[in-house]
Amino acid sequence: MAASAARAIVEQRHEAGALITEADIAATHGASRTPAREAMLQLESWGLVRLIPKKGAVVAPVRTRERRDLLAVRTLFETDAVEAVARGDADLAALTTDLERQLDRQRRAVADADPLAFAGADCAFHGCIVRAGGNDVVVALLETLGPRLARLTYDVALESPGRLPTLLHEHEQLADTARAGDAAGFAALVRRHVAAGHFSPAESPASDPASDGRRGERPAAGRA
Amino acid sequence: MAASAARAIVEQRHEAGALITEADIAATHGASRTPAREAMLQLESWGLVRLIPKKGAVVAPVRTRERRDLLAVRTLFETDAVEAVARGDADLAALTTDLERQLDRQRRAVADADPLAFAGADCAFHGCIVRAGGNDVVVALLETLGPRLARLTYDVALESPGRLPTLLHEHEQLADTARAGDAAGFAALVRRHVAAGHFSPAESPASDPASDGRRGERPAAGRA
DNA sequence: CGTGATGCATCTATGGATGCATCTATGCCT
DNA sequence: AGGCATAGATGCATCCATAGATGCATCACG
Repeated sequence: MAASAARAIVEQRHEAGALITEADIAATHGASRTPAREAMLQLESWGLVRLIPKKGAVVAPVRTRERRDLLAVRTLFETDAVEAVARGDADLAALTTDLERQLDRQRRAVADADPLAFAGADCAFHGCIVRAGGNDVVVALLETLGPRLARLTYDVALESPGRLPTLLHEHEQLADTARAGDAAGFAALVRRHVAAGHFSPAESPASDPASDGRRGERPAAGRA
Repeated sequence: MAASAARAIVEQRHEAGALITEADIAATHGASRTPAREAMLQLESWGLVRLIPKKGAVVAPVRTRERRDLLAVRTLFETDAVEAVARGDADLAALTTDLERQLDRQRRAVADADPLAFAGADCAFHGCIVRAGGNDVVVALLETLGPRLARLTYDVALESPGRLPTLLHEHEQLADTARAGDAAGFAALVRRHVAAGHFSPAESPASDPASDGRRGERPAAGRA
């Protein structure tokens, strides 16, 4: 139920700032308010909505600051995982087959021009790499970020479907570097991948209406 | 309410494997089952209990595998934050005063031989460093791990109170290195700090009764 | 006389409490 | 030993109280 409500937000069936009520969720699922309430709490823990006491849940806008931070975290996790691969602390065979499966999903999604499928495969792809690091806590943390990351990827896939083949190509390179355990090369690639995919000059953060106007004290987190 | 129940687990007022029921929490707080239910969900999201359908919540044991993973994540976050400090992307003055405040708390806790206070200050100390990285998502993730990390630290403080002065000294060194933005030095120190504090040879993982018997395929995650 | 502010009524949505059904485990009886 | 009954606990639905917001009517003032 929470997952279904999350999908509704990820797929932008609610616009940012919209108010969602327990009754809404309960009604669309034909259930009562108690499970709906649980779902709302989940949505908030996933960072998809902000709960306002006695008022409801507003779907959180995607701020460029948050986008930067989210992707920096994923990059951090991935890079750490590839370092584990480099140390030989990973099941290379499993990683290889998993990556290939997700690349196949992406190829199909590109062929079908299905941005939602691509976004799902993208998340799973990066999840594979993180999973190779073998740290269950990291994997669990990434899963809690999953819906938010899916939202970002879905946004990109929706707004610039022409970029999907490029993303796919970058993913293929990432997969090769990850399998090779080339941590430094992977870090450089993934940083370029993120910058090109989510922070292209075409949509400069300064002109992004969803941008938060907070002090620009701190540039991007993540490796130098 | 959830926080109070979490404290009860962190402070080991429930032993691992014990069954907690909604009615228990409701009764100890003089509330009804609805908020108690919420608290149970929080406890599960914090990884302190495992929810068993139609049965109750059992307080999760601390497995050495989980301990390793948790501390690896904290180390990863801290090291990344110190790299941000090295890049100059941090408010050094705030970091300095925050660290000093937490070190003071620790000194008082050592003087008072108060392991609980020390554990709290320890978590806050490491939290300061992570916060300096300026990534709000990382800070939020660390907060969700807070109770679990507090449990680990509290365990150490309880079982080896004689180690507290050593931990304090290591924290002072860590603070200096972090302020200096010496990422490599910090990484080395924090790794030794974690190994000495949580994986001392005195309590070898192999002989730890709480150890999980899973395949030892993958050594520690975290930097090589 | 018109305009804006203020106070009240109402309405909505949450937050909490409780009743009922279901499911599990345990203990007793045969 | 095996099956049945019972007790306990969750899971869900419904009900009650309350807080915040909104809209309207009224009143004060220019």
